[in-house]
Amino acid sequence: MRLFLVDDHPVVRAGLVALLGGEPDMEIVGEAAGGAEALRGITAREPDVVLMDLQLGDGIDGVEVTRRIRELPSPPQVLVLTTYESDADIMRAIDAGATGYLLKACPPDELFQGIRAAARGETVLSTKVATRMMKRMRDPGTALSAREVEILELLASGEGNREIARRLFITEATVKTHLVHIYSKLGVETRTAAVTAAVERRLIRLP
Amino acid sequence: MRLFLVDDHPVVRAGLVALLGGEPDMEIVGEAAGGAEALRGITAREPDVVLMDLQLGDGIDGVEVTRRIRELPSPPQVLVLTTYESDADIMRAIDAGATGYLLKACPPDELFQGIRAAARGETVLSTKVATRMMKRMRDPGTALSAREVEILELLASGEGNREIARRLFITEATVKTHLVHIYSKLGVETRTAAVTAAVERRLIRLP
DNA sequence: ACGGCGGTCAACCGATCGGTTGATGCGCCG
DNA sequence: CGGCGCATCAACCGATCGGTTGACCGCCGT
Repeated sequence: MRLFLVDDHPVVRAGLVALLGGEPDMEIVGEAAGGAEALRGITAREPDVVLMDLQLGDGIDGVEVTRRIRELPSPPQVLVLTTYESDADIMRAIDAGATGYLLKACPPDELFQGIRAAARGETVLSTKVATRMMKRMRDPGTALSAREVEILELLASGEGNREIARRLFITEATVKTHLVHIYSKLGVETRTAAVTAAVERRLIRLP
Repeated sequence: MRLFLVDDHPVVRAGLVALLGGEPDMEIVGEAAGGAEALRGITAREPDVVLMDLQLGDGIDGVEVTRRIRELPSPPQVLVLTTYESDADIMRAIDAGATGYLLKACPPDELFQGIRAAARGETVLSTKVATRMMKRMRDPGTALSAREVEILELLASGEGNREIARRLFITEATVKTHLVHIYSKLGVETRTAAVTAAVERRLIRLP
């Protein structure tokens, strides 16, 4: 089984090399610290499974790299292995074509089995991740509308309600209505808390 | 040289074991995933250097663990090895008694040399971290005081002025005074904008 | 066709925030 | 020693925000 590692932390890459080197059925055929390097290496080495971190340091992030990998002819399986477990991260990764989503905090055995499952094309999720997905399914009320995300982005740049209204060509009253909905969906009570909650859930991105 | 690892990611611990195992002068005498486990292990094994992550998953964080380690009789050197590089993280770690601050994204050689330097009691900083500190020194006009950063962190969690005051055992009036200074230093006009500005400048980090 | 949902708007009120002025005490440094 | 920066507190005011209620319209799916 040919593996390719994408992670911007040399320590983590070395760790995976050491861990996976002990498994006789696995062979690491390449590594990359960034997105562009990963795409070059993967087209050249044609691995079976790519272990992908989402935070890559350089501009392009792991989700985008995953999407481009899956657009290659006869693409490898992409197994996300990262620290974070926000709804938005998971959904975006799956949407981009990831075969699975594991956390770095998971026990090594779960990692080994996950890689083998991913190589067979099976979807594999960390138990914590699976739990979160289930909760989300059961409560679809927490999904923000596109308009609400638009409001959140202006909120995050520190604009007042008046300015947000002006930029979106709506009235201040409408902005406040949206805000009430956003607070309710995010489970917060103030605009500032809404911004941090949205950033944590990767609903929006700070520039 | 006796080393002790504290990191909640099994993958990272395995990576460090593999990396450092190749260095003849280094020996890993113990590991821990959480704070309490770390304190027990360190008192038992008496390492020379502790490699400490700041995010430990369980309640107690790496800064607090570092502080308690340094309060032990004849304490080991604590070298922080983490993903983040915010001013607040760095300052709090140093203040807690850390000997140095390295990033997981640093090249392995820098890690090896850093550990040897830490064992000799020398202060060691990643180049990125050192650069940030220098910039901070050169432009003290925009440097926030420790108290102001403290306010910012509560601000970022969405607390109102009253709650911030209560938590810091000061009055609301004082909080507002700090906020005016913070706005001025960050060049913003609202609390929400202050949070995003602080996050962008890595003065604080969202949880 | 009807209901549900998302988006829009209005008017209102209390609570909070932003900003000002002015003041005190503390530690540090030239 | 005399400043200077930092932290602390007070009182005040207008502006803004948070929250409510109620309403209208258009789209979509059963």
